[in-house]
Amino acid sequence: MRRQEISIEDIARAAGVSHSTVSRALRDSTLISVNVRERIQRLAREMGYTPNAIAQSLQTRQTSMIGLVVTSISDPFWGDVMKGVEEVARESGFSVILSASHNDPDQEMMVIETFRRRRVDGILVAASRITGNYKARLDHIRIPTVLINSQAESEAGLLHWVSVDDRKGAQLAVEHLLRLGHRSIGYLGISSRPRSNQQRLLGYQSALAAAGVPFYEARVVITSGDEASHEEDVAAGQASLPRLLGAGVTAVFCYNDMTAVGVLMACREQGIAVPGELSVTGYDDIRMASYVTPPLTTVQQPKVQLGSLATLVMMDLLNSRPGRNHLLTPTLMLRASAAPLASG
Amino acid sequence: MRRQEISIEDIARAAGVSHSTVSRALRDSTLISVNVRERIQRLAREMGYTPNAIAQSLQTRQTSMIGLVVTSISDPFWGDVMKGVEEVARESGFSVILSASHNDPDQEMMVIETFRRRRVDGILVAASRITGNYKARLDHIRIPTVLINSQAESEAGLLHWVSVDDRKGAQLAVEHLLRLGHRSIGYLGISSRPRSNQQRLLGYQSALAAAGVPFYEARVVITSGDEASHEEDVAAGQASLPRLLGAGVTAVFCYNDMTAVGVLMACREQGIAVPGELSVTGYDDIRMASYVTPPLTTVQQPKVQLGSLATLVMMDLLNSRPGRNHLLTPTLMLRASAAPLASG
DNA sequence: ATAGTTTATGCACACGTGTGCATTAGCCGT
DNA sequence: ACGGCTAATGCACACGTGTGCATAAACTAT
Repeated sequence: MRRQEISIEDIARAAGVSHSTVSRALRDSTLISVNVRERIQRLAREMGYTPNAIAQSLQTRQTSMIGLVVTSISDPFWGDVMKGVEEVARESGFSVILSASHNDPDQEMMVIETFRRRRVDGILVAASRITGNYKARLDHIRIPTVLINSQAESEAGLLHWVSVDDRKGAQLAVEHLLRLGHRSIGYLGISSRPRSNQQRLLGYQSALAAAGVPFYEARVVITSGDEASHEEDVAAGQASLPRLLGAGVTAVFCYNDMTAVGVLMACREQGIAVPGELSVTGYDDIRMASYVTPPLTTVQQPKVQLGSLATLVMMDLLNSRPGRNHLLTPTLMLRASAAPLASG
Repeated sequence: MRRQEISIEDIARAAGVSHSTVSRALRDSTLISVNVRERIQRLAREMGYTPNAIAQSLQTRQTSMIGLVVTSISDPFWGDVMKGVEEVARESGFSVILSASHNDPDQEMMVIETFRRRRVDGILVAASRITGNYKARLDHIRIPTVLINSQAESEAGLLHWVSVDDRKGAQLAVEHLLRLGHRSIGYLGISSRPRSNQQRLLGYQSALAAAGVPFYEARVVITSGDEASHEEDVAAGQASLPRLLGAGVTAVFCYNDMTAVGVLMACREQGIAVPGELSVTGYDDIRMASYVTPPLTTVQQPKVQLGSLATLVMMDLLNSRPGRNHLLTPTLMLRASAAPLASG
């Protein structure tokens, strides 16, 4: 049953040369005469030789693999990011090992430990929840790391990040609502992603401040949770609507598209017209945002680019080029879920 | 810059023993006396030792990695499947290498070749497009393989599959439409997934036949394409509506949820009420199906289970247990997009 | 006390590949 | 013809770990 792959040793035997010669011939070394080189390459092809990447990795001390940790594999947002990562990685001759952290710092560290055991050349971490004490350990691991949509400083110089400007994104959305005439705007947040939630809240506040609109604590509703799953997000949106309406808002900025969808559903149940009676904005611009009713006005994050850029930064690091951090700018997608404030 | 991981050799030096002793001590071999064992394990912990999985793989000839090929990484359907795969793999101590085939047989073979080079223990292939000539090569590779939602016979006995019964699923949906009183039912298909499209068409036909409803070629619209992307699917749905209406259908069975969404969008543009004037069913039950308007009546495929079960079969194969093929049964999800035929 | 047995450890090889260095063969110039 | 140089190849070691076998030490039984 045990399969028996053929090795350069086998080829060497068949060609009557040493394994070193075969190794060099297959790598097209000019040390080997042209005819021998071609003969060996032909032989290798005929014998169906496939290089053993494991042995190569042991020798060269690099695996050409990068590890990717993601909070949730089935999340459409991370799906796009993963797509960007895989594309660039493959073009550069790298393979991607994938694992999920389920938004749990402990699992995240366990995954990273597995990656370390497998000697990946680099690690990409999406939405890391690494905090103080963990960061020291991560720094100690000494593997080039790029964080996606989460930032951290590095003492060792091998921690980098690529993010979308959350504060700016929230600002764009809220400014839009203000332009539409809304003055009583709610913020619907999620505590399971503390950093981005905080940033978006800041963006919300600064947009209000810039427009001279006072900030009211009552208009901010933050739902707790830990999974960071869609179900949780939708439920949060649905559950929060009453409190927002109680605060008298005419528009609501939602932490992401799924919470916005939750709001839409709750509105439909309660017969509240969107955007007639309530304007709603989402965040992320996942595909679903275009297809719900009404289509969501939302903040688009360059998701695929987030993944591909992070991987490009990783490639820089692996080729001992300096790694740059990148703060990408989000774009406002105008659709139908936000409309001018009905007069009166 | 080159990081220097510590090895069992280093521990051996520090403990004044041979590397063999360390190797055995770390694996808790009873050959090593208890106190030495504990001393070495403590030392390893203190020195921050992480076993080198590459060296282990070279020695033991197994990598504890499985390769996963998927047509599209950002597809919500495959996202769920990937989730199931990763969960079971991780619980079993395996890591997953991920790659995309973009629905292209050549790329699919290239990915598999990479997996072979990396000496993965097993390969999972989602929606394989492997045909005759390729299958011989795949068989020749001699790596345990499990196909997900695509079937193929194996001569060598290491090709297995886990699928959802497409024919049955289509039958369920069409039977439902028939029960609702519809007699003129359209079939909206996609040629980029020939096998499942064919199966669903058969299910559609047999449901009609069982109900004594004649089959009309004009009610079948099959759109071509090769990417198998969402955009393509939605566009296919939108573009096909006129032809279906021209054929006088009162209900339409769509190949998947995205084409159904395309139909919904086209209907909205043209002011056709769903389900009032046209009943629509989807297929897959991706998350979006619950959130569009109206929520889609659709055929649910057990997506996560598809991935986890395929991985369990793989684990059987890797432990030299016999691998079983599985044909899962889909479930009809009743929502609002299909309704009784309006009388008159 | 000695032979036999058990227990604990090290030696040496294997896994498959890459590469510095030595060696051999072939060639050129005087 | 002979020394020096280049070209082509093999030897031997390295990467880090696991394991069969030999060996040494300690213990048991007579």
